[in-house]
Amino acid sequence: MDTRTLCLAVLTDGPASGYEIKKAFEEHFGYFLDVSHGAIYPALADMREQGLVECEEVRQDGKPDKKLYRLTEAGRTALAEGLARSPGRHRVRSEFVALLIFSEFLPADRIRSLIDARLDEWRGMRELAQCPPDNVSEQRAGVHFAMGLCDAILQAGVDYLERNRDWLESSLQAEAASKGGKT
Amino acid sequence: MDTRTLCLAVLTDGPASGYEIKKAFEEHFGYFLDVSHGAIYPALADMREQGLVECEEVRQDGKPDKKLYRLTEAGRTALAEGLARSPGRHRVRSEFVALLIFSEFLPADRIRSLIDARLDEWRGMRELAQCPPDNVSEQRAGVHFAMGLCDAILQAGVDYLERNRDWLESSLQAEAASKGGKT
DNA sequence: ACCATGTTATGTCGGAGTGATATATGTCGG
DNA sequence: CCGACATATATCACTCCGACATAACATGGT
Repeated sequence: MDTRTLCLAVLTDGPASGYEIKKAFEEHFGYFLDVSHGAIYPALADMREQGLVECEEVRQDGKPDKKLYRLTEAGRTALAEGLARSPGRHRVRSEFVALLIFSEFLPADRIRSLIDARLDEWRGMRELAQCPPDNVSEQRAGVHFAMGLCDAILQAGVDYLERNRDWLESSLQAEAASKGGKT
Repeated sequence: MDTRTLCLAVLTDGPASGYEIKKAFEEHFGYFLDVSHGAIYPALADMREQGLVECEEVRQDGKPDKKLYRLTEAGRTALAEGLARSPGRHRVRSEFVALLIFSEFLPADRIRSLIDARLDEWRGMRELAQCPPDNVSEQRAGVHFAMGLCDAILQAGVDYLERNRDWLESSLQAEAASKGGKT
């Protein structure tokens, strides 16, 4: 699924600016979906030229102007096609795990701060995903299901790191000692 | 962490060809790390020119020739730098979750097959990650820890899908019915 | 009054990586 | 003998991320 389809999907909830589309992903499903604004703005401009969205400039008080994008009928069709075309993959690229795998090449405090950072991130994401009954007011089943999955996976990650980080640290220490001892 | 560092890291386990490096990721940590061969081969060629790896062509019986790459001292230094430079992020891009969120726009059997596919994939990955005491013979603590994390997260995902898929299906059905009724 | 800092907002661009395509050698079963 | 499949390497168009640039406005410190 490309950035265009993702943007169209967000716009089914009502008109939004590029900035708001970015926020929507960050705030509610940041763990599973994020798109850089460097991809969003060109996508919106393209789709505007192709008539998939309409654009209206809006002046705001206390904030810079924004461009409100609104779905057209052609956009709705393109969205349906995009969703149908998507293979629905679930891809993870974790340099965190890569560093864990090769942790023997890293100092102990690096591992510690790496795990702390992940713990902070994942805990924060769980909170974000749990709080908003107002934003997800409609209580759509798909949204609820997706948030539950997000929470279950994050919890598993947090629990695992909390329970096993001490074991890792001492094992790493023991390995380093036996290696040093043999040399 | 870029493809180059990832390749160098795999080569610490001994010389390997591009094809074997790709396999190494797919087989053991496929859920968290995968690099397309379209990235691996150019990376190896670049690093060869820069002296980070050495290359030896090997004739094989019953298979096409391969190019065996071997880490150099400069490569080891570059690996250490690459690992130190990496912020250790953990990024997920799940079109699967995106489709769940917008499942109201999809037919019920599409959702079903989407969940089946994910369940198959995740179950398969758990098996792959659990089986190989021979490949991961060295029993390095970091590898063990990373595999445990992988398993914990995959298990959470599988459990959630198994326990809640029926609820999703009936909720989606109920929503569609009430929507159709109101129209 | 001024200025640093932060938020909202939009945009461009280089570099990196995916997925498709191409090519070739070799095995195995029908 | 041929198609299907695994092994093996390489290239390329397209997309996307992350960094950079720009700008309007708000807030709070000096």
